[in-house]
Amino acid sequence: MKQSRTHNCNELRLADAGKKVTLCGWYENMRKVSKTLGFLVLRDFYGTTQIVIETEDMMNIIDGINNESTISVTGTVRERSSKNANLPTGEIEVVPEKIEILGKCIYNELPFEINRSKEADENARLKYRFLDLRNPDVKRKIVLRSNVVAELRRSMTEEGFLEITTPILTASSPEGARDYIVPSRKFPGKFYALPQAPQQFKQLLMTSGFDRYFQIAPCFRDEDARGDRTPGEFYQLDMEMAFATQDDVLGVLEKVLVPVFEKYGVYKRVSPAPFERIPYREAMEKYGTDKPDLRIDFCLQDATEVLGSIGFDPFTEKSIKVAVVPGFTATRKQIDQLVADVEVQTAQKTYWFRVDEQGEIVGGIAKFVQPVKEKVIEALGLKPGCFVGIAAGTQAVAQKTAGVLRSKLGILCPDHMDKEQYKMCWIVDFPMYEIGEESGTLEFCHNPFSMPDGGMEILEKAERGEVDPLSINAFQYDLVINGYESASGAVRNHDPEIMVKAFNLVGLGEAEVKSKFPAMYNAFCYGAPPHAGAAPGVDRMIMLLTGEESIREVICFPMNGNAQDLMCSAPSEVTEKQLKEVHIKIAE
RNA sequence: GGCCUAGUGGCUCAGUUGGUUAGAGCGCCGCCCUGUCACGGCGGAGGUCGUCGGUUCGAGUCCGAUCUGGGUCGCCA
Repeated sequence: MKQSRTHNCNELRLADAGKKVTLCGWYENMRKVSKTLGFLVLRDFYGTTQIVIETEDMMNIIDGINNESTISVTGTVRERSSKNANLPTGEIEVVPEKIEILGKCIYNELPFEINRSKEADENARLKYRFLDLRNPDVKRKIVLRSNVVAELRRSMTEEGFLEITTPILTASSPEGARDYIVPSRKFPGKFYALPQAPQQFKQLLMTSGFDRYFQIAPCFRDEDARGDRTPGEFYQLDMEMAFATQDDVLGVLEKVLVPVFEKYGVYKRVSPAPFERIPYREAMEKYGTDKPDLRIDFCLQDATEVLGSIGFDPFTEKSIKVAVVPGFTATRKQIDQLVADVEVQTAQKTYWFRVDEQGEIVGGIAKFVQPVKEKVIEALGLKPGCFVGIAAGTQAVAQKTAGVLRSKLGILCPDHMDKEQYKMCWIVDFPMYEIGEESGTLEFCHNPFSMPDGGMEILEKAERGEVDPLSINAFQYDLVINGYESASGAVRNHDPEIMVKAFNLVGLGEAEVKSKFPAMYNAFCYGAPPHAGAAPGVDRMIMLLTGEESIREVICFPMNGNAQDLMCSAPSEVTEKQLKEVHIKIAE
């Protein structure tokens, strides 16, 4: 490039008319009006500028260049005779004297049209992500992500948190998700693992006396993808505070996150702090999930008593949960689709009936409900026009199924779901223990290193049989935004004696604690501060801020659902030599 | 791994109960057009209908298998 640019493609205005300028960018397209008149759109990171082609010589130069090549244009800024009010640079154009090709695009057909890349096949987009990202709409999400991360860093720093990076090559952890493992060259048969989260390191930092820590931390988990979950790797705003309570952590996150959502979110209404706190058991009862979408204005009700004995076989001896939707307007076809969708997602059947405008029970299982009409209407508070969606099963199954039913009903009934907002809540008081589905014995429900509410005292009571271990809560909390789990955290168990006691209840002891988390256990024996923290998911946060439904849209170079990088062809084979160095033999 | 769903020119899609030469829009190429801005007009190239097998006089269409993508369940302390 002989001449550096004088302006970017979103800079020139009417006041610049007459200036001699040099612009660089991508040759987006050309609107050719005749042999000697054409309008070329030049695009760079900042915007577009129109270059007017008025001579046959210039036209010949442009005719020899494929779209999407990079060029440099030197010429004079001129007021347009026909302006375009929709463009920031729409009042001017550049009359070129010299056009230099900087980087040829050798293909005259692209895998997709740059400005319509979002319509293209996702695999093509992923393979040619560098082209996809030329689309300003696609690029904007990555720019927003960068701005949000900068804002998070700024405000965490302002709150007195230090950003500290922790190792990427670390030890495999026995708990949680499947690890990505990395073979060791120096120690045959041994492996590093990529961290599922910097959990242990940040707790070690607390014992070292770093009062407030944070990190935009990469986390690696070898689990399958979902629409809102990337395979392989993702980022968390990981934070931890010494001598802190649950309230301290929730307070900091509310203070940091609300302004980010207000400033960068596509929806401008944001739950004010403090966010509603919903105990886990209440969430399951009222919403049928531990990540409720509070934008939906109706809850679940228990109908075990009133519907359990109506002689409808699937209800007999079952727990029954219902979602009552007043002013229901969906069609019969939509109801059938809803029931089918819920069944696909939950593998459970759901049932329904309606109360028509005359107050009669109609549709679905109306025949069975009819005989106890008065009782049902009273117990559930039904009014004409109500729809009643029903799930039955064990308590947990009925709740979960009704929860899915509720969220799908919300989408179906715009009157009951004001989507254009961010509704936050904290789910608190998670149970410490549960009965494992496979083992049938007591197990940790979530992170075994959360502090039980009641500390040593309640664990001892449980040990003596004075308290049901299933009733013990952990100081654990999730931030839920519009039905998405957006952060997860806990007050940690920093006391080795309480830790061992907590393990005792599930039939494990000091040896297990020591062997599973040696560094942390050891460190805690040298005077640890009580500490608490959390980790909001960055990718999911950006997804919520942009209103995207696919998490891949907010990641610069995402993998596909099978954890493949189609652009760079990962995973890929390695050479025999590489394998030999790390003492690995591929099984036949 | 289970279930649901899709696969038709470079891209997005249509294609009826199985029936002539598989269509459209965008893109690409050529010609025309002196103020376009999703420029316009005319013409053209480009398809073994994911793959294999089957039913049939005849398959893009029906059946079986298989591959690939998407969704979902399992999984994600």
